[in-house]
Amino acid sequence: MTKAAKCFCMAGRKRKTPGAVALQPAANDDRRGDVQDPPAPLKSILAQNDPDAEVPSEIEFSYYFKNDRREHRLGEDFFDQPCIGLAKAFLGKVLVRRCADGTELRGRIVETEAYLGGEDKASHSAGGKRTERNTAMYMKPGTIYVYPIYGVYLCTNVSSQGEGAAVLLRSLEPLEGQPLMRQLRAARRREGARQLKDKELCNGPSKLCQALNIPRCFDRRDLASDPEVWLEGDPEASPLEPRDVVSASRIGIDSHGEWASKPLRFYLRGHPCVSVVNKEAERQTE
DNA sequence: GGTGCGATCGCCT
DNA sequence: GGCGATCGCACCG
Repeated sequence: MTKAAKCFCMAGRKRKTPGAVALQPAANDDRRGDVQDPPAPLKSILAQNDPDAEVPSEIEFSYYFKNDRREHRLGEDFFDQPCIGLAKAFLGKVLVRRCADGTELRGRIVETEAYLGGEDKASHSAGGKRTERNTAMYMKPGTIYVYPIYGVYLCTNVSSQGEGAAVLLRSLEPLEGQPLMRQLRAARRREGARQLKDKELCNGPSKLCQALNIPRCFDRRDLASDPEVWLEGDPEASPLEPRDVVSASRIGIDSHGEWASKPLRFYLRGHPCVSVVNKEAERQTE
């Protein structure tokens, strides 16, 4: 793990917010009991989110610290920047999902991709194409674009400056609400499957949608003002240096010619939650 | 650890 | 009618 990645994980421990558990094997071992129960359907998981019910300690702490953290919510000015800049600026920021009963799930963004629209042939908005599905890409910066893929999964983007430009959120480091994230992920896996490690909860664009319970109907919501999903800065995170950020080719767009190889994916060097490591790109930007 | 493959359905042509 | 900004699992070393 690089200095920067270490720094992020350490920051979680130092702050002593129990939700920000560092990605330690020991922490995972402590939670082995969680998966003994068969995966419950989504509905019943959400029904378990009852304010009167017994809640994991980290969620209680989430309530305790909630007001402090709210001050760090990022407003519309933050999102109003060019696509590539926004994709890099997202790294280290914290995505928050507030569930119906007030429990909050938090994850630090560690991997993004820029989709520029217009000339970018890999973008859903390539050539200025506008459809019912991709409307959110043309809405004001900070608007969420949630779309289904492969029939069974969802991906979340955030619109930026530029016609049809948006940033795909690819991976998060789970900071708070891991037990609920694990339940939400387990609901889609086969019964008896092994327990997911913390670093596996949100290390992919569709995994993070599942783990944070982001549904299709969140499409076109405004990250700057929505009461159920927003972005926070982390005041204790060290500023990123250029070498902390790896620029690599995007994932899963091989059929788009020259645009497939452009370095429009950005991730935190050495971070364990990155979905696909590109060693060649890391060598080039060392 | 890495690689290969099948599932599955909404969206667009 | 074809394809996809993915994922989980089996298999191999």
